[in-house]
Amino acid sequence: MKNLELSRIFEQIARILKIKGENPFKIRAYEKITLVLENLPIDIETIYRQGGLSNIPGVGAGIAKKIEEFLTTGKLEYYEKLKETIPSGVIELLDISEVGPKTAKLLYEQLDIDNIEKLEKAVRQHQIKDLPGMGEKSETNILRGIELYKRRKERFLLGLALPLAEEIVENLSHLKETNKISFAGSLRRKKETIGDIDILVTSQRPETIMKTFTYLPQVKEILAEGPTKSSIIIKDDIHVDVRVVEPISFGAALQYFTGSKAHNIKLRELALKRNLKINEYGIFDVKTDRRIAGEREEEIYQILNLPFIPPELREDRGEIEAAQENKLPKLIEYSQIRGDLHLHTKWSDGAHTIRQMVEAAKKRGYKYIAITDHSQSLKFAGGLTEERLGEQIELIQKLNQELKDLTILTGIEVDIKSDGSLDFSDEILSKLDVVIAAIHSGFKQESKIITERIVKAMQNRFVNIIAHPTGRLIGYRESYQIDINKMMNMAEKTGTILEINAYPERLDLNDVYCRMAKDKGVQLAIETDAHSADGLATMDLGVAVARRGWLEEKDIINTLPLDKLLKRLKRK
DNA sequence: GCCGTTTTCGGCCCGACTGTTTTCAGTCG
Repeated sequence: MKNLELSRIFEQIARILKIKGENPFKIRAYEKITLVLENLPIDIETIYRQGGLSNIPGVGAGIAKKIEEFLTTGKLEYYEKLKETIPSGVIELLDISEVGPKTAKLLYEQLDIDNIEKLEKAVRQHQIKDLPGMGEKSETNILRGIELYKRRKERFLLGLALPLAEEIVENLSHLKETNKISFAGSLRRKKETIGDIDILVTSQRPETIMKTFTYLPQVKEILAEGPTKSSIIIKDDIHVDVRVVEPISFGAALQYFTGSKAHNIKLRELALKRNLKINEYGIFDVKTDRRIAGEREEEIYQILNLPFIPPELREDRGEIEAAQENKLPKLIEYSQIRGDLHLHTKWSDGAHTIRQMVEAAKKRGYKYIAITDHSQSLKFAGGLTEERLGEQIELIQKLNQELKDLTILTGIEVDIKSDGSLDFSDEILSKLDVVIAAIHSGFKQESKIITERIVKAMQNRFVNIIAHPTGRLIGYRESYQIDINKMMNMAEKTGTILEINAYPERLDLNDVYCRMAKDKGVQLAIETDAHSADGLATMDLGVAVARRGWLEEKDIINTLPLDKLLKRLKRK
């Protein structure tokens, strides 16, 4: 799939045009197509072959031609020429906070600075403070920007940032000056990774909130402190922004700070067509400047004649258009999950016993779980031999006799070996309720081979589910070179279920692929892959991914009651 | 560069904070 590759090229074009001081709206057009391509649940080559490029929002004649050129020749002349005009190191300067396009251009033209090392040297030698618009403060700020850049890790996992945000919200919510409080931004949209934490507070006394915030024990550094908006750095170099508005503006501010930027722009354009103006304080009549609403978030959508759009959908992936036609999906709810079908225990590499996992599942109100330890060839993970698996099945049968409200299903996470064969015979697999097949080796095989492995596994009639289908680990490992289209088509054909692995580093399938699966008529299972009792709690991250992927209750098999689930699993 | 039940040309989201300014540009989200 060339979607991401093309997206990166357009992103670079936008950055170069910014430094060159091009028409900002032209730049916006390139930034828009960058996001659109990133979020497109269909292979761009497929769309091109079907002649549908012009149906993609943000693609006009100019960009369509460029996409075509890249897909047919593998190159883009416009981009190649553009790259020659600005050294790549100058573009990288934009990654330093405090340095924007104007500053980058100034530094390059006046002092011939074309990489970050040169910038640091120039600042330390006090060369930049005499440039127009620069001063002493600019020096310290740019140095801090470089420092942060060097220390910067990738974006933060949702599973890591969420508890930190909840802690700060908890701290501030105790103040008597705090009226309402919520986190917003990508965290509220439940994006898989978070750039920073945004918190919104309503209060009649913003100055008290600001003071308390900047004095929180978590604070490592204060980046900015204004009367209604402050910014700090906490551990792991995570940025936290707090914004205070009056109670009457809470809904508008929440909507505004939740974003995404692209969603908000589209919403505001929609408002302008009706002579309405939206900002973080409310929704106003353009002519009279009269305030129409803003206390509740729902009002913003209502006034535009739209149903409420859940935060997880606000990415400008067609949700506003769907809302206009009243065709928003009825998203799966966190409470609709009835069980977890991918769990490990002490029998292989898990930390807890089957009984302990049962207790954890009961606390979550589950009706069933499947025990799916590793299979024999995964020696380092204590994979079960045929004999051990037999013993486990017996134990589970015994346990089920004493259990009342919850049923344990027998299962295995069977390894798909390098040659595409499975780690157990059909005879053994046929005895189990749930067979999950997964790849744990040969990640670097070329696309054709690794795709063939998975396709072959799906054709085995005892395999119910494919675990972590793309194999990516966020921030650590790219996905395997698997042909997603082929995999999904085969899943559809064989009725194989694809997993949404809720492990914080995995979230695999991701939101975009979830939507692709739904469009192809493939069902999914949200599973934690928990290796301990605590691990069951990550289910919520998996549900968040599903919601971001527009999935509904009917798309997810572990929303089914037990009898229907067993019927669905049976393909034997 | 895109886009159109006010437009095929003339628009294109909106505001806070900072620092270097004498009223505003740059950056950020």
